[in-house]
Amino acid sequence: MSVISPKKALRKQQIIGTAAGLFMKKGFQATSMRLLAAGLGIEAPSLYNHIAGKQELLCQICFSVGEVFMANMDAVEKSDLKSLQKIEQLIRFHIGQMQTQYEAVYVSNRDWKHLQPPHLANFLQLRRHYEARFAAIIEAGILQKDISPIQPKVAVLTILSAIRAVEFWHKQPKALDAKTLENNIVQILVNGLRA
Amino acid sequence: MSVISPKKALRKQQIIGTAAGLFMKKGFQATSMRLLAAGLGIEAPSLYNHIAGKQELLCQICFSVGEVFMANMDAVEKSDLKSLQKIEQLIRFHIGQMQTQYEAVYVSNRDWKHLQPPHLANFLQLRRHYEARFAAIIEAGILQKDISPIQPKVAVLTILSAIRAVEFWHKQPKALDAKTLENNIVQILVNGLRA
DNA sequence: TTTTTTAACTAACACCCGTTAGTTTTGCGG
DNA sequence: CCGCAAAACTAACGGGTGTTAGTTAAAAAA
Repeated sequence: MSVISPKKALRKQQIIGTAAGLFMKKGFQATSMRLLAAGLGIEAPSLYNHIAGKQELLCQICFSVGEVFMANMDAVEKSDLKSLQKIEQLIRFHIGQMQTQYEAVYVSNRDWKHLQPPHLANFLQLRRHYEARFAAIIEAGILQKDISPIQPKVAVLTILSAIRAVEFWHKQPKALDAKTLENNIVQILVNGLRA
Repeated sequence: MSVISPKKALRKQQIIGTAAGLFMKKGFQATSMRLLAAGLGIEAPSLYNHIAGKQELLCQICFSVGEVFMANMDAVEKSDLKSLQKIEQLIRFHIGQMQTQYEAVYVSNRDWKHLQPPHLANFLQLRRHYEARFAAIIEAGILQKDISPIQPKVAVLTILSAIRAVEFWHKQPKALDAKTLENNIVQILVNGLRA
């Protein structure tokens, strides 16, 4: 009997990945465990050998995404960039994640509302904390006259919402290349903040 | 026997309004006809004396919202404002609608994906048409050197996404007044476009 | 090879879904 | 006040939901 079982964990990640794809395409509520199982080539009850239930799938997706963004926030805060450059870096990271981890980020953005207590409260706290740190950077930029006067909270919400424009691009990726999309969004938001 | 029956139509609007509120709070899929009926103080089958089914509710919400925005686009296009002023007017109208018709606009923004054919295709066409007209205004602004060079399509999607920041505000309206919120969002987006 | 654990399977439960059929109550027009 | 249509009701259908119990096949450990 092995102490850990990397193979089991791998299968679990495979299930979570397939779930993320289906949640993204059909929504959390509209994705049944039977459909998920079919996507993996097994029967629905077999899923319960690997996961506790549907809620755990959503939990894993939402919190793993949240932690990635938190870790990036740590790195950006520690850097010695100017405020506006920090903002730019945060925006570019968001857009990059939307492009490389699209399914998980999309589901986390939309379906976190279906988290059950206490996970819902934990997730909201995580996000509020993230937004507060984001707003603090903007506030510092305003004090240093790099950013024009504005309610930091509103600026954060506007930026985070604007980034979801990548969702639309992801459905027709051939229209223009990823880097142009990123640069255009950054251009609007960073110029929009600049004093 | 009256030719029309305004009272019946009124009850129907009442049902649609209650549905919009529930769809907004819980999502289209997670809102059952029994829950909707309970919200109106009646039993679920009674709803079918007024509406054809759950789909019609979503249809009415999505298309009534769409038509309002289309009508505003007509008015803005006909005006003799400069491009950037037209953009500003469109943004302010969006934000205003998000504040006064919050439930319907929110549901239309998120739950249109659950429209069934052929309504889904019609809705997508309506929205693509709207976005194309929006992009044309931006393109004109670029040619007149009022707007800095950018992919018009990306600018439109960024703006429309950014406006959804109002959703977050709507959950804690006391934090700051509606007009400040509107002005701050406009400030970021319009300055972000300006040449 | 034998034993044990992992991960698949089938059957089923209790519940909720949108909707239809048929019936009773309500309320307005004549 | 009568009659009729509008709108409520109850009962029920067929189907889908997440999940559990119990069992068998496959794979790993001994």
